[in-house]
Amino acid sequence: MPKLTFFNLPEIKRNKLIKAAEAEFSRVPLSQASISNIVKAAEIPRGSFYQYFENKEDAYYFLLEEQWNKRQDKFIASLNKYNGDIFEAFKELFQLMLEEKKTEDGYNFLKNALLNVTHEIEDVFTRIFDEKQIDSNKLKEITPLINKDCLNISGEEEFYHIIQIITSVTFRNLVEKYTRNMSKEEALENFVIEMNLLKKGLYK
Amino acid sequence: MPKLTFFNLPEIKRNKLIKAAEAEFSRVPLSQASISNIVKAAEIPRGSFYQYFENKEDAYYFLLEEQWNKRQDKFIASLNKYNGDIFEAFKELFQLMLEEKKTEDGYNFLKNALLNVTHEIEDVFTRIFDEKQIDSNKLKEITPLINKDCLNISGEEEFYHIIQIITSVTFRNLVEKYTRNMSKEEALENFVIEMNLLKKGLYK
DNA sequence: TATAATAAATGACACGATGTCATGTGTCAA
DNA sequence: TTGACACATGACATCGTGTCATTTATTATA
Repeated sequence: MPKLTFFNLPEIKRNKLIKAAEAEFSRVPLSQASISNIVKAAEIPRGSFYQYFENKEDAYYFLLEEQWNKRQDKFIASLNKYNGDIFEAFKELFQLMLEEKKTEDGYNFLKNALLNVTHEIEDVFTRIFDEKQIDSNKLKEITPLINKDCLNISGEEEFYHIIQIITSVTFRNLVEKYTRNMSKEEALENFVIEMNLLKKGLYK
Repeated sequence: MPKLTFFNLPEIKRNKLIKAAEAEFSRVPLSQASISNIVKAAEIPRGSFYQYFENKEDAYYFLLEEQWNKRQDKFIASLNKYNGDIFEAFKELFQLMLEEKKTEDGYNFLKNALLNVTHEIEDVFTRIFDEKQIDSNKLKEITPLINKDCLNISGEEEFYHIIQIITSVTFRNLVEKYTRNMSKEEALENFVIEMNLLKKGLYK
């Protein structure tokens, strides 16, 4: 997490810094991003950056979570909309991610994140479902929304694994969209095929 | 790919270099590995490294593929053993990965790879199933081995997606084994639960 | 064998990035 | 007015990368 001084910053200065960092992390993936570029664009001295953040990663994960939180909220809305049908909610989330315009700010940021998902980054994305996370108030918010009646499970244990499976597959579809440079339609088509396979089962 | 000069190297020197690189990539993940450490351990001048490899990544992916090829062969053997039952073959592959001893050379190398899977690294792991890959002679070897009769699919298209799904889930289970520091037994248990869910379908 | 041509080895160097730290500046309470 | 404290600043030590001019070895050719 950013240090206190960061949050105490006058809003204009803080926003300029955030914009600068976003630009850098949109330009290249985390490992190649340079603090030098960020401070240059933000027009702050190098030492100040370390006054606000521990290091590059600290800034990165802060921004990633910020970006992701918006989508989490939309996901919860979708769950409500579809009466707890988790497949429909995931489909809408997937579509939401496809809608991102190449010109929009977040597009390349997200792309760089997805093309370089490590377990750390995936954790940020899937934290919402993680019981062990401190931030599990969101989980408590979500769990009761999900309609388990239509799920082919025997216990709570299996429910957890279903979520795991769906997120893995959704993720892979997103990554593939970017690596294979797929159109929205193509990506969605593949996603739907795989979700249907998941629903009906792979085995005869 | 490493340059020709690398393969022309006397075996002793080449092995020393390989060992040094493996050690470094076992110590830390790719992004933190340093060529300086490698050349120091291998006792070659810095310039020589660039005589043999394009850069750090070149060396890394060469080693990763080398490590992985052995397992691919075992996977094919498993497919034969279980008369093309892809689930059984994946299970045996998964178990094989769990067996790796912490003391063995490859353990930390593999761990660092798995904890930092990007799409690039995942490509190396899943290349065996990739039609578009030049190296698809392996795919041609595998495809006819798989028994499609027990798979709940209508066409070739769906078959591709089944493979995608199974690999995603297998991967996630492996990564989780390392991040959560699970025992062999625990990891396998989770994996089997998820595979059974995949087989029977998630939806009622 | 002598010589030219080609391949490989070498390490100093230019460049750029990171994180730290001593010093400077501003603010606020006593 | 003064001292304490938080924050700002940029020079610097350190380390890592990739290049290149030079040297050394190897191979081909006459």
